[in-house]
Amino acid sequence: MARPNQTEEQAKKLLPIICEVFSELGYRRTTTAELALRCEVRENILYRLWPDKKAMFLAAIDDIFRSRAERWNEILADRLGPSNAAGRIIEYESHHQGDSGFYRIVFTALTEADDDDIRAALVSMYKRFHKLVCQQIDTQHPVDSPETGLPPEMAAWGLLGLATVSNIIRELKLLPPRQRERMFAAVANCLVNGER
Amino acid sequence: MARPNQTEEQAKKLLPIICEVFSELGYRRTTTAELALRCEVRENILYRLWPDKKAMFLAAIDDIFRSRAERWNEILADRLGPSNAAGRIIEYESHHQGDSGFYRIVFTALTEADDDDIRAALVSMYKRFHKLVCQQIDTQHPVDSPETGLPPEMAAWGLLGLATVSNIIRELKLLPPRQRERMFAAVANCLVNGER
DNA sequence: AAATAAAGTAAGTAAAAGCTTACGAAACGG
DNA sequence: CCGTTTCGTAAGCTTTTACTTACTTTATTT
Repeated sequence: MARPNQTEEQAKKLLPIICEVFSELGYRRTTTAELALRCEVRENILYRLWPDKKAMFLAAIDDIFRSRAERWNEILADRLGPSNAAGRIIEYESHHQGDSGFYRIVFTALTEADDDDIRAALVSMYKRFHKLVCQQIDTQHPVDSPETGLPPEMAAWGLLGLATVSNIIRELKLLPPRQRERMFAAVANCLVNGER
Repeated sequence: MARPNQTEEQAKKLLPIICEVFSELGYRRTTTAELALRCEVRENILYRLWPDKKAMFLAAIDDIFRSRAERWNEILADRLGPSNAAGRIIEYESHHQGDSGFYRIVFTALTEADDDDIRAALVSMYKRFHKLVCQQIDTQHPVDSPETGLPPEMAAWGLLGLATVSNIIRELKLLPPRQRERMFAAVANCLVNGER
């Protein structure tokens, strides 16, 4: 009989900003003060939306997977680029690596993996991601096809590793962008198709 | 004309412990109090060996590369296992992944990469590592051989990515050990030899 | 319009963490 | 054995940080 509760909507609105800050600074460096500042609210308001800082981080981990998976679906929906699903995602990823703060969140979360909740969030995220990649590889490798290259589950892990190192390369500027893109595409192709 | 200065020797003695703690807890979670505790000295003694916590971390980054490279040389010196260099390292890594806290240090350092010194340490470490892997691949792919598989520089990045994801798999127990080892060997082989 | 519950403001608190200081004990050279 | 320098102990200091509390304002329902 009073103001309607809008906490969930506000949480949803602030979550992208929370993600951004966590992926810029990592878990430990991110202070609740900084989060509040960037969200343009006071700290105690964040504490009305989540019980503690860890919960904010867990929400960010979950959201970052969701947004990435969403992006992939958009790409697959577009009828542009290579005709096979994996090829299209590979092309997209080779160019847009690091656009989302995905790997920065993952890296920072990994050093907190002795916390059960954070570990669980990471495990769930990786499993979902691996499955997603497997499915995309499968669409171009029918189950009963002649064995070319690696089994999809293995190729998928290889791709996740490749994406990781590719982000590191980008982060540290170990290679110029073009060269990194070419490397990504070539290695991904090798993993998925067994070709050069 | 008084007691000889043994700071360098003590630093060398404590460094492995410092590495251990940093790779367990990451940079931010590691407190100087914890470091002192594990080294069985008082905090201010650490501050006599290094100017600040960051310097301790930089020393750890450097040391962890050194010890890993040393390990590889030992393996290559042993005349056991596969006859080719890359194959032997691959076999070794597939079994001993994560023995050193290597990747945990790297992960935690990556979230501090906006600090110039830490970034420089990481860049130097990755470059050296990539070169090392390239050399090992080259020993089995003479320059003028027919083109089988990827160019060594690319395969090397792929291997570094594979090693990274393999550590994550181990860390999060995403696969049982045997399966992870098999995956590592198969993907590594695919990258280096272009075979299944 | 009055009541009620949410949204916002502005402090404050208690603990932790990085780093320092002050001082006594031990070892080496002369 | 004495003076100098290093080594070890113990306490403290200052800043930061996660989280809280007390209070005012705003919006919605009856």
